[in-house]
Amino acid sequence: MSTTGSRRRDITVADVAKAANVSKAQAARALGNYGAVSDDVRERVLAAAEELSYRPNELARSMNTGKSNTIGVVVGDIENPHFGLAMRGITDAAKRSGYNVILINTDEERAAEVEAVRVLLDKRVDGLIVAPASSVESQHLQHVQHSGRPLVLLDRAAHGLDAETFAVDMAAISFESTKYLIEAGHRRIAFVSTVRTDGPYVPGMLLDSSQISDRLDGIRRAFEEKGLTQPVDLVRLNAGDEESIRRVTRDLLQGPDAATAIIASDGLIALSVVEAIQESGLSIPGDVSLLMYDDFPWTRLTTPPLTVIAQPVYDMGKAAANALIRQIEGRKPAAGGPALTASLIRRGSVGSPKGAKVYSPAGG
Amino acid sequence: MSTTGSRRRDITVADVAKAANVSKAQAARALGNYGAVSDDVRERVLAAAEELSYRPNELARSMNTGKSNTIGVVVGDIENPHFGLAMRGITDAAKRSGYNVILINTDEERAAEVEAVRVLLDKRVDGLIVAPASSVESQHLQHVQHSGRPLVLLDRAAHGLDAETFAVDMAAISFESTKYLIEAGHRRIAFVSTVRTDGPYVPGMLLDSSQISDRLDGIRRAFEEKGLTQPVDLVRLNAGDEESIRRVTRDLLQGPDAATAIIASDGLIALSVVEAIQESGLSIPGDVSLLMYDDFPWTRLTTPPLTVIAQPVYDMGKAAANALIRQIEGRKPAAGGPALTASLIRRGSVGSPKGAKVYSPAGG
DNA sequence: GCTACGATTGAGACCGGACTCACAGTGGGT
DNA sequence: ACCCACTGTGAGTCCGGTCTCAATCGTAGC
Repeated sequence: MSTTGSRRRDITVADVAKAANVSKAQAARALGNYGAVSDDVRERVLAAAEELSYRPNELARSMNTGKSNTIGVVVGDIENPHFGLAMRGITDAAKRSGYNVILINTDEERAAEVEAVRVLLDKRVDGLIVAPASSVESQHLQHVQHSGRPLVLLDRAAHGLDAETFAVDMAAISFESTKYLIEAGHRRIAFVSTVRTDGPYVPGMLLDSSQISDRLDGIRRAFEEKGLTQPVDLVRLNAGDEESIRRVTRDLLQGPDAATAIIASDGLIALSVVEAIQESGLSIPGDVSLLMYDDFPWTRLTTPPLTVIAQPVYDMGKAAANALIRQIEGRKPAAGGPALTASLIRRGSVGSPKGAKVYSPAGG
Repeated sequence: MSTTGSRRRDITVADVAKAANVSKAQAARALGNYGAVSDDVRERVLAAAEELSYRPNELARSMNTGKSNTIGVVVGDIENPHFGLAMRGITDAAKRSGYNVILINTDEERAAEVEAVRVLLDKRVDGLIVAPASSVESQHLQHVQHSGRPLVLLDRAAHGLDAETFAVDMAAISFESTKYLIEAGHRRIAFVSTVRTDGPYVPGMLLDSSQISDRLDGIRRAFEEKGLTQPVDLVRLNAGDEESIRRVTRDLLQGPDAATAIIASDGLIALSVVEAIQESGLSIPGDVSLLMYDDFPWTRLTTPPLTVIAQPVYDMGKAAANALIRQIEGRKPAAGGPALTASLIRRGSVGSPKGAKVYSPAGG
């Protein structure tokens, strides 16, 4: 069973070399499987390594190969199933290519993201996958590119940054699903998101999240196509915590101009919106229709099952990791991987507003 | 503004030293903030570092300090919200203490876990947090301890391994909640889990997951305390994918001896169980009662809301990371952190079986 | 029998920091 | 004026691998 017990110092090539009675260089060659080594030496070295249970120090190896076989991933919050799934896609792809993954959460705070990127760069990761908290301020990401290390964006784009981006096409699906709501008779369509802004929503305002911008854009275009105008008073951003989402929801449902449909920007929001609706004694879709982003399994279980926008999140993560690794290894970018398109899954949470007429081209 | 454009080679202390006109040693001291350095030198060095936008190579630093400030986390599947939440606890705690986290999924396969541990050890992580796929075979974990690196277990225990373990006390809550079901009149209580076994369940059989063992143990003791015997024919393991869970569920609900209550071992299982119940045209809790592990937010949204066993998963992750870091830094283990106890949250999915009498001590 | 070329081999440089050690300069104590 | 403690400083080693380079060896070719 060889030596037992905890040892303080790790076994190194030098130790193995000594045990096998060869030079350090030869031992390294035999262990690293490079250069010319005679069968005799190779056997002795491998035997000695086995005996001493030698394990290479990847840190040292990385030091002079300049490759750490590690990629850094920066996301808002791994607890969010959306990122959990993307992360799974990333780690699966990374593992297949022999890479490890260091994960850092930012809570969608730019300062944390800047710091995260700095730390990962200092750790000499081979590349970075970032879901940028802000699509607007991206000096720190430009800095990554300056440093010469590959960078790939996940889930959101960043303006003025020439980086491969893997995000689901939001404008198209938002356009399509808003049309769906309008055709069901809805005019008062609300949109609730956690994205932070300085003031209330104004059309065309610059948002931190390209995703949300695209979604709002899609909504607006859908209204326009129908010859209508989007009710911008129903766009509610800054819905941070559960309580504020419930408050916003109650507010949206009040008065003569109440919303008849609500689009929840993600699963967490939908959760609180549904609860607020139930507490108000209203029913879905009888009194209000609901549409949410992300097709989580549990959306099939609610009463009614929720109509959702399914996003290929796992594939997105996987594609991002593969693209990054391709860049790292200097191979040419793959000819357009899978298009990341979302799809509307019609279940039971969208109906026609009370006393609504069917779609009328000039309606209002 | 300094130099622009991508550079191939990173700036090193030597470069900074040259630019500041001091020796490498002095530059290193000024940058590393150790040893004696005159104000004059410090200023020149820091200015030069700034100018060249010098960043330390953490790899090199790790090499001769022997510390990587990185911990390795090995879990079954980060896509599972249970681990997602635990992971968040871990990363939060790690970040606070200045550690980074490398994540590896195993899909609950031992071979993958062995490999994961090996890789992390090679990467010289400062410590490991592992949710062992098997509580029985743990040579690879003993090997970690042999290597002298701290190891902490998450979510499950491992027999014959002297490692700090952070897992929720399952035996107690399982006992308590089974009593709750029995007192509601249930006798035919089923338990569905994905844990893999070679054959059908036999009381006392060795399971890979200490968690599941503990839960079954709690169930058995609850029955015994009531002077009853647990219906072991209703314990269904190996419920891997959605389809097999539905099949098992349909089977459990058939015949004169059908189950009147089902305990789902996790959220994924509950999902398919509920769907199978609904498809069978049965209602919860009218026809069958349901109890599931983990209090995910969406369990409040189903009809009826689900009665669940809430586990402090975030705290578990956080405590595990903190304990690991404490070990890494050689500090004495904290005097018993938060007790990780689960609690039964009674919502609407548990009722009395049809035509059931209330609890009768000798009943059957 | 002699040369040439490929296979082997060992010494040592190197990656980029941290740290040891010897030595110079300074000021206090006496 | 003399010794000593202490701050500053630079040369150089070390961590644990990879890799270059020159030397050695064996033998195939002539």
